[in-house]
Amino acid sequence: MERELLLLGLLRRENMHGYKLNEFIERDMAACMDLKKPTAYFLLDKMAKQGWISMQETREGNRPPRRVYKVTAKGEMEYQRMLRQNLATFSETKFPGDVGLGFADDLAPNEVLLLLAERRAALAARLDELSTVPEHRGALQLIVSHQQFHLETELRWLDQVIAQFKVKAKSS
Amino acid sequence: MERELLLLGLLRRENMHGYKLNEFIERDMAACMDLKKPTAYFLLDKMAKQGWISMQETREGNRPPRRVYKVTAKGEMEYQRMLRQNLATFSETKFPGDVGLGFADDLAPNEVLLLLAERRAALAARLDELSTVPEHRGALQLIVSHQQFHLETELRWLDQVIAQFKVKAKSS
DNA sequence: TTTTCCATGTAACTCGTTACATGATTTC
DNA sequence: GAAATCATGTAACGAGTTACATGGAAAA
Repeated sequence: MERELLLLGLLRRENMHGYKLNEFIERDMAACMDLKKPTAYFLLDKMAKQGWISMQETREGNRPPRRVYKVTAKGEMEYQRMLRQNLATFSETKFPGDVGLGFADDLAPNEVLLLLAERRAALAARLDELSTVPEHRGALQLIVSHQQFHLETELRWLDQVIAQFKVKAKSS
Repeated sequence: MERELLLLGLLRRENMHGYKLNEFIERDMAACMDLKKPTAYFLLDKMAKQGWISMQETREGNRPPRRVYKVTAKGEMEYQRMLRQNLATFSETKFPGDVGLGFADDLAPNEVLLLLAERRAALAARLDELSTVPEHRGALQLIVSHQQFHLETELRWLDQVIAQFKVKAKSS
């Protein structure tokens, strides 16, 4: 549902064809949203069938024709509905990496430390990568800064976990 | 993959039948892991076919027969492999709720505040609920405390966002 | 001239969920 | 006698991904 919301939200700002949308999402939203190309095309088709968006084919010279979408009145209503619902809802987060942590006692503390160092490096790299993302205007920037905030706290938490295992490693 | 890891990790501690496993996961892991019953049964079947676990049917009185699983030598190797991989890997987190936030400018600040208040209440309730979860022994407790830590920081972040919109609401 | 870019998709597949099915047994 | 618990699953569905397909135009 947040995928439709994203597409409508972007189309509302500027009528676009699928390729351009995909490009924008890949380039500027990669940090926070993963929406693959075929999924985007599929959703555009679906929303067009539902009458949320209308499509017009344009062609420039001999280039492949573009299907430019724009949000209809019905789509606008759906957008507002989904946006309000999304804002009012808290959706929980799962951490797949926690499962391993839960069983970390099954390995020697020293090996856990080595493995967690690897994890930490990946997390730090991700955080670093995020700082190179260009600024967005308005509220879109909130998404990036949330990611940043989250990764920073995750890093702090991981360091605290690592410290715990360091203690265990010493006493063994 | 973390689902298999979870099942193997639990079975390694104590041989169990599917029902008991599901019960444990529902009761004690609900906070952090959602693994539905049919999925668990399916994965147990799959892992048995792969030779990671062996099954023995037992029956007590006239009760429905139990299929008790235990981890094989091969399963133990897989477990160790997956555990190490999981510990060394950092997996990113997506926040579906951020999409709406990114488009929050499309609504009046006062309405955004109302909606975010709802979201905040749900988040606070979740955090409250989590504090009633019984303590786990050993590293398993890490999972719960991570959730707690994460929800607390999320709450702080959300409050900061709300504060931003309060400023906007005043100046309009 | 070969690669990359523009622009669209389809088909097959995986993973997981929901809803349903079964049947005995203890509890209310 | 009805409802919840024990114990196992199957079948159908949905959402999303990967890999593949197409074909012209611009850039290297």
